[in-house]
Amino acid sequence: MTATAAQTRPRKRSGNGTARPADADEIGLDALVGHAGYAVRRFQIWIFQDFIRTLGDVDIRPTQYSVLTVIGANPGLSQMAVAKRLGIERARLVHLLDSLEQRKYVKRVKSKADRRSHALHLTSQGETALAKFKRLAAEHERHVEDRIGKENREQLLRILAGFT
Amino acid sequence: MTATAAQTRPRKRSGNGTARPADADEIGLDALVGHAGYAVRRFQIWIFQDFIRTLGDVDIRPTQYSVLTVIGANPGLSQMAVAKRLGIERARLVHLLDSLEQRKYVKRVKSKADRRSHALHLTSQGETALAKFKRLAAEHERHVEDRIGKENREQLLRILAGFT
DNA sequence: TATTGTTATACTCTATAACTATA
DNA sequence: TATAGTTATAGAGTATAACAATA
Repeated sequence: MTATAAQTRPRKRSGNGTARPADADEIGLDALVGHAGYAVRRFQIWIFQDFIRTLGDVDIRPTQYSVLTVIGANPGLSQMAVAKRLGIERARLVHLLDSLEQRKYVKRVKSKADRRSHALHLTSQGETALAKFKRLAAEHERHVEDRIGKENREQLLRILAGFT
Repeated sequence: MTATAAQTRPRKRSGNGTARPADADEIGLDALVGHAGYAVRRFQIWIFQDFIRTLGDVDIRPTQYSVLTVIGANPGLSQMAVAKRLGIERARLVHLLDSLEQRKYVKRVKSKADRRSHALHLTSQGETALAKFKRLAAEHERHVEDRIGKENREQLLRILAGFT
C-alpha cells in the first residue's frame, strides 16, 4: 500500500559497496508504484507521442483532432459549447480555431440568433481531411491495442467512460 | 469501432428544428469515444487536479512529489539518473531542484567519483516533509478509489504497470 | 569526443484577467 | 448585469540547442 510504503527504507544498490551509480532500471520508484496518477501520466505521454507520430504527416495533434471531430459531429456549435464539452479554455480555443481556420478546415459563421457568437462548421475540405484523420487515428488506436492488448484497452475504456 | 465511426453523420439536435444551441451533455463526441487517449487524458486531468488540491496546503505538485520520492528511495542519485528514470528533461530538472533546494528539502552534493555530477539527497527536513506528503498522497489515492472503485483502480494499475 | 549540469529559447497548455460587442 | 469572443500575461511542461567543466 501507498500508506505503508512511506516507511520504506532506501534499498541497497548493487550490493558491492562501490560508488557506481545505479542503472536506470534498478532505481526504485517506491510509493510512486502505488499511484494511479503516475502510471496514467506515463501512459498518457506514450499515447500522445504515438498519436502525434501517427498523424505526423497531416500535422494534427490530439487537441486539434478532438476539436475537428466535435465540430464535425455537431455542426453549428458555438465556441463556448465546444470549449465546455472538451474541457478547453475558451481563450485557448480561439487560437486553435485561428489555426484550423487558416488551414481551411473550419469556418466561423456569425450566428443570426445571437450576434455575439459564432456557429462553427467544417469546410468541405475539412470534412475530407477529417475523414483521413479518423483513419489515421484508428491506426493509432491499433498501436494502443498492440501495446496493452485488446482486452485491456476495452477494460480501460470501460473504467474511464465516466470522464469523457 | 473508430474506423467505421468515420462515416457517422452529424446527429440531429433537439429534433425540433429550432436554432437553439445544444446543451453540453447532448453534444456527441463521435469517434473520440473510441479513443483510449481521450479518456486517459480527461482522467489524468481529473487526477492531477485532485492531487494538487489534496496537497495544496503543502504546495507540492505531482512532479515535485515524484522527484522527492525517487531521491528518498535512492539517495545519491545523479540528476541525469533521476531525469531518465522519471522521463523528465534534465534541463527541466535543474529548475525543479533549484526550487526544492531553496525549500530545504533536497541538497546537491558534489560527487567525488565524477566531479561533473551531483549526488542528490533529502535533507532531514526533506525526509520529514516527504513522510507527510506521502500520507497526503495516500489520501489522494483514496479519492481515486472513491471515484472509479477499488477493483477498477487495481485493474488500471495492472494494465498500466508496463509504463512506469 | 562524450557526458553532466546549466542557461536559454520556443512552443504547448493551463489559468486568469480584462476588454468589446452584444444580450 | 451577464455572456461570447478576443487579447494579454504568467506559470507549468516539453523540446532543443549551446556552453563550461570534466571524463
